[in-house]
Amino acid sequence: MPKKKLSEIRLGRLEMQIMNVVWDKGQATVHDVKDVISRGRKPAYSTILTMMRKLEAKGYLSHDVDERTYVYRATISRQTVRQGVIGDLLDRLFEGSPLLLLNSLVEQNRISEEELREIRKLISKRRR
Amino acid sequence: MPKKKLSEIRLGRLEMQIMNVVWDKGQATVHDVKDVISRGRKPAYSTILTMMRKLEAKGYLSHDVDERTYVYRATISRQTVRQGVIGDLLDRLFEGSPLLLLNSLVEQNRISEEELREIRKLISKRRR
DNA sequence: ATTATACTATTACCGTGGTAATATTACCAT
DNA sequence: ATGGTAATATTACCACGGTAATAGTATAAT
Repeated sequence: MPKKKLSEIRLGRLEMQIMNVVWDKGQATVHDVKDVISRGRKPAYSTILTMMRKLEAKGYLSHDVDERTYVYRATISRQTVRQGVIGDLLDRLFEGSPLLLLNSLVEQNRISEEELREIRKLISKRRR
Repeated sequence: MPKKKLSEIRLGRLEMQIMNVVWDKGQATVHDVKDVISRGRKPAYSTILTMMRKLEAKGYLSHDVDERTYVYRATISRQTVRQGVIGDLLDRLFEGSPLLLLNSLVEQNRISEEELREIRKLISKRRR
């Protein structure tokens, strides 16, 4: 089930929402997820249950049983998913060039000068 | 059909490949697309035809007829699609924060100092 | 006229994300 | 023991990206 090529990690909207809850809380039951996700469109309990089972089948979640309630944990990190999804995006739409992506970000005025400065620091730190 | 909310623009792998060819060439026939895409996995002619028809049905392509051959043109720009997809990605996985996305890009060592400097210039230019 | 050709149109299928009703199971209270 | 409660399991759809074989159609070649 695991051993994905990173750029093959692809999750739908609801799948992402679910993973985000599990990542944020460290672990979560179906009800936990349902409560958080209910801000917005509210999928039925059984919908979330189904999706979490599918996520487990895909190897992104696992569960322990606590008093006959399933407590799910992520088996893949947010970082890993982010990397995979960025890689995929780069391949598909930006000729594999992070610079082009960055450029688009800037063109949309989504990144300010100050933010860029922060990132500069981050890079300098990282290079050492 | 058009009037999408930008962040609702979602295209699959093959759809993206097709759009990329049309964007690159300005206009393209099914054969044009097939020839270019054949670098890699090679979908059948009829597969590409079907997808292009679907893209047209969705309002992303239109066609003129030249000697009974369909010549397709994009009705949506690469920029627009990029913006939509970035917005979607930001929403789904980066708490809507471009900085977090940028940060991930850096953590993957995908962006060098030089590249960052180029972007800095771009921003300065843009701010005026 | 007849056939080859080169296109588009039709049709059908699969996988998967998403949706949810309903069935099952097991504990708990009375 | 019996019925309510609260969880998971089963089952069944739909939409859509992707895949492609095959049918239809119109021009070109002989």
